[in-house]
Amino acid sequence: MIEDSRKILSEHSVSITNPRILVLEALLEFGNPITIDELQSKLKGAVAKSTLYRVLNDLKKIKILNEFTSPDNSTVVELILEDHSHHHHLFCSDCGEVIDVELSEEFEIMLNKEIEKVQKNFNFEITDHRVEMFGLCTDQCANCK
Amino acid sequence: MIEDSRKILSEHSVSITNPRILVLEALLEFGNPITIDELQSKLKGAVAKSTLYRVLNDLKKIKILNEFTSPDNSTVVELILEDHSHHHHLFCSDCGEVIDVELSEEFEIMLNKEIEKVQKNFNFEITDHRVEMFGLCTDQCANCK
DNA sequence: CAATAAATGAGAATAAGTCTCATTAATTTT
DNA sequence: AAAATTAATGAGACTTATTCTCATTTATTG
Repeated sequence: MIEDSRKILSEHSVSITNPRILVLEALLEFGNPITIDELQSKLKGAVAKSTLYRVLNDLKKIKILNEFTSPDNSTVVELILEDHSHHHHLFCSDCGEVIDVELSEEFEIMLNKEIEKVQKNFNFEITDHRVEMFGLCTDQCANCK
Repeated sequence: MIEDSRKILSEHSVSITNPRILVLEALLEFGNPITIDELQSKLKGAVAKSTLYRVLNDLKKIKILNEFTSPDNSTVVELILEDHSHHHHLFCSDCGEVIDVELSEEFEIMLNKEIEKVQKNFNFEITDHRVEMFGLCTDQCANCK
């Protein structure tokens, strides 16, 4: 796992430091989108707060970290490595969990067509998009009972 | 316009006060999603900061205001009155403008089917969704030259 | 392995949003 | 319509997430 982290860093020509390894490992281990709060508690103070934010910004710069805001306004962060395919997010309004969801091929094709239309209508160059779903995990989600 | 604001407030049995009228008018006049910063400057200090946030929360409580975060992390707010149909958002990464877009009927139907599937697969009750698009207005947008 | 450049930690600074509380305005009662 | 009651406001203090500063430590390069 440490090796994965080192590899990721060197592949992006970013210097290999302890805080960066620790943050990457925590993200790799968790595997899912995670709030900064949760990430901080996973790190148990091993990385200074200022450094944590700096490392996250570094990862954003090399485009392997995605950052977004959950409906309850916490910042959520997620690794996007090569093997991480196009997906969207499902938020539980109760426990705050964020889950990756892949939607069907046909849907994505249709969405791209819509995007094409919007580009033309609004004279925009659309570079990215996002589909978010909000609701309640009706049972057995990791954090709700 | 003042009359519209008064009507909106009384229809939702919320007491009619000056700050509420001013905020509603600013939102009605602007007509589009607007950042808190922009809203504050439109109000030119006519409403105290604390009051502005309180009024926005009041409007959220009566479900006529939608709040979300733009990709550059500013809070954006938008009125949703009865005549305001289901729509999504297009963000300009350059000037920060937020534009309402309606997508085709067929697309929405297909999206609902996807949502159905996700509900089943993840044992979720999905209550809301959102499609966001990011890009650059290639010319003539209100704020970019 | 020394020299240089970059990253870190600790805490100060900033800024968005909330809270407090004395004052003011709206609503209800009479 | 005025008095009594209740709710909303303004001003600024407070909180909290994020960024910044700068002296120290750690990587990288020659």
